[in-house]
Amino acid sequence: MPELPEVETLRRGLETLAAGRTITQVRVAVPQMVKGTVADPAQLARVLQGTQIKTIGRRGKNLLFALDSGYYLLLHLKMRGQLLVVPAEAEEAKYLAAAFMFDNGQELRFHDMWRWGEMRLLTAQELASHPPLLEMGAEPLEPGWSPEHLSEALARRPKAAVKAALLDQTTLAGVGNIYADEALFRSRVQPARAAGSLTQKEIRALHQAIRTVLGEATVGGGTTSDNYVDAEGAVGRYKPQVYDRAGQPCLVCETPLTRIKIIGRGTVFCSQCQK
DNA sequence: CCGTTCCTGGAT
DNA sequence: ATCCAGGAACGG
Repeated sequence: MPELPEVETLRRGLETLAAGRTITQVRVAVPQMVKGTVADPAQLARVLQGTQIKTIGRRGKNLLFALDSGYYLLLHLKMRGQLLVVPAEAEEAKYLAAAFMFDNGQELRFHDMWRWGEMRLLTAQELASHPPLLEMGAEPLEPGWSPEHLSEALARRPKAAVKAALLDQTTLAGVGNIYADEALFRSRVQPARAAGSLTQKEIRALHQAIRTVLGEATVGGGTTSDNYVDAEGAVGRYKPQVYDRAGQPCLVCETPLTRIKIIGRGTVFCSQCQK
């Protein structure tokens, strides 16, 4: 599942592979993944063809392509989405959702086995008022994000499990199931604890853990737990310490890791280390 | 604010 | 053959 480190790794790869390119042709294979006011694939293609990709940004788990036409293309990979830049003549993969051909003989391909991913063409005005982006919390790797910001965000839903609060994109941007578990493990906070029950000391530890985990994972090119690969097809090198390791020994105390469910999400933690 | 929905491969 | 995983929009 692409979270902040995976999407940031993709963004960096696309900065090299896609920025400056002009889109010459667009094919949409899964129309229901095109959302928003320009949801008709033919219209999407018409607007995109002939436009140059100026920059590629990221907000939380969203990728944002700024186009020289003034439009923006917002992509969300959800659970199983993949973005790859390949030669235009490369064989088409099974789960192709859309392909964006470039002026250099390559094309950007969006694959999605589950078809949960989203493509959305937005005007500058729509972008500025797009609710998910408007309501999204702070970017945790921005230097200005402080323990006080985290404290205030957690205080807005004090009764929720702290893990549920971390998964909520309005609390902070870009954390999903993998890094919520990892950050809680590193800060020794039990995921089912009420968000409002954390002491200031625990919040400081959690803040630091979120930064460390997301930073290290981004340096490692993300985590490949399911089908994540970067824009050139490379797997992530980051290895989670608790995520997907239920029943295996805690790397700190060797207690077998516990798995529970929080808001429907599999959650792994160490019952010894995390209180 | 909680349950439902989307979707398909892999496990049972 | 049936069940399960899961991000985020949506509806009651």
